[in-house]
Amino acid sequence: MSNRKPVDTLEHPTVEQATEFVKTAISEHKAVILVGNCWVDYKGRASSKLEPGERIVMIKDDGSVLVHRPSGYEPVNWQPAGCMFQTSNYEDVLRVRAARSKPHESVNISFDQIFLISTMRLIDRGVFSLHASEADMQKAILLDPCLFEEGFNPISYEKKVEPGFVDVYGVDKNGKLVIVELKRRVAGRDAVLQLAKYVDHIKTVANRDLRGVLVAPRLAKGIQTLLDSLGLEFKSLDPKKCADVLQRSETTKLEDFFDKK
Amino acid sequence: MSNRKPVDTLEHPTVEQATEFVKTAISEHKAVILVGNCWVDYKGRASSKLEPGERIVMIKDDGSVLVHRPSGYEPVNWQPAGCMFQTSNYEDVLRVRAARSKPHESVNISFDQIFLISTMRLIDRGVFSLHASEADMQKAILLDPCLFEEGFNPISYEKKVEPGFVDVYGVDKNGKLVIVELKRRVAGRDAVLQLAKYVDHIKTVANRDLRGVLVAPRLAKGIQTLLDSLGLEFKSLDPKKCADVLQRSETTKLEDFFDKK
DNA sequence: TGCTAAATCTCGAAC
DNA sequence: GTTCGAGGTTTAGCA
Repeated sequence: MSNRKPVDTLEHPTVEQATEFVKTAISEHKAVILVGNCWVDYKGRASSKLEPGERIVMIKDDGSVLVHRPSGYEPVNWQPAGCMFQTSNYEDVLRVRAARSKPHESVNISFDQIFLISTMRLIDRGVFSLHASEADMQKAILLDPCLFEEGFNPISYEKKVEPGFVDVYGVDKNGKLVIVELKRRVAGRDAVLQLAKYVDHIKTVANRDLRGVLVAPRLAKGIQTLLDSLGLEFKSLDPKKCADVLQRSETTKLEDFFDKK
Repeated sequence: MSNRKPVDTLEHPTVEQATEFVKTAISEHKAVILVGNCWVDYKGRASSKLEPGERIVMIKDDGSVLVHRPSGYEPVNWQPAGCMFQTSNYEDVLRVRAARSKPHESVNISFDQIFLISTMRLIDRGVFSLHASEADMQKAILLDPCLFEEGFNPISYEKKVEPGFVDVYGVDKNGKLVIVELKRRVAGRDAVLQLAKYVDHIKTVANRDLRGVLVAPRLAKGIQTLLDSLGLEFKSLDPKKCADVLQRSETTKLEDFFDKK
């Protein structure tokens, strides 16, 4: 655990204190949380007015702004990333103006009372994967080879070959060697060329015929011809399906566990 | 300004302290802000995994949950209002599980380090109006009576009559008296009856024929027949149109100002 | 850069 | 309750 202190907080600051806090944080691209009594005006694609009340305002390090009421999933007012900010203290009211062009619009937030202000520099390099990561897709195919093809029999995965690592390889129902390249998202030219490299390499090393199959949710436009010309195949696989298989396998394992008890 | 302290904050609490804070807050339907290092799993309509990183988590008093990364307008994980919560401290990890049925889904948030926790009970009765308030619609009609009807001539607004206040009244192009009732949203039975009251009252007092017109974005289903039976009219008026007129009038005024200089 | 389609869309109103 | 449509929708993929 690190000793750095990523968060600076003031409880019940004066408007003056808060203004300085916000100004500094925005200039340093830090995130800000403000809790207090405020009112909001918006003009742009539409226009709106929010009468005074106690809310939570977040300003993120990319210049996006969110005004949250105490209830509701959605922010009542907001501004997407890339805003220009003007922060001022006029007659004991903290005013933050977040504006952007394209489209031309701005949000004005005015605080006359601040319960909490916190500024922070957060470090977040964590990968977010929806449905399933590429690793999960691999796991799912190993767990249930039918996801790939009926009669498929996986031999190995992450196998080191000269140009890199082959995601999955095995033999099909006819005993033919299969090289599988996985992609979590739409497979483009790069994915095809990567697979081609592996197939070419293994063909020369193993000196036998084999299939190269690209597996992804779908193929990018115009890539099918490239694939055809290289003698490679494509098979569609939905990451959601993989996630389902993994979940089912966890459940099954759990059931096994309870059965054994 | 009140003396109540709506916000309780701990900086760099232990996981144990934070767990108690969260449990109490949720049971009391208070809002919570958590800042720290966390990872998140979601399963439901889809499934997702978020690897560890420093984020801001908001739990609102209606049981909605938002996980925000330091960048980006949208939450990376969330749960709409009405969740059931399970909060626990297991091996020095604060775990918050927010689940709902219909659809059946849950978000698991795990913190191993907490920079800031804040619980709060916020009071927010402020009205939010998109485009224009009822007062704005009134102002817009007075400014540009054509919004209501060609040849309309407003005489007064917020005029006190026995049952209450008439939003706008004036004379039409034929010299006939017009009573206008404004609604910012879909006009229902109540709006019609309110208008009817005013019309009836003024008919008896003024002893002359007049028109009663309901003005709103649109009429609720099945209300037209009621309106007809009472001899009243409906005119559609979009709050957005009113907002445009008001904005244009401000611009015009500004131009006048600069012209005069 | 602008357009089109999907989203754990959310949210509200009508049936 | 379910379905349908709008939203300051946003966001990602393609031309």
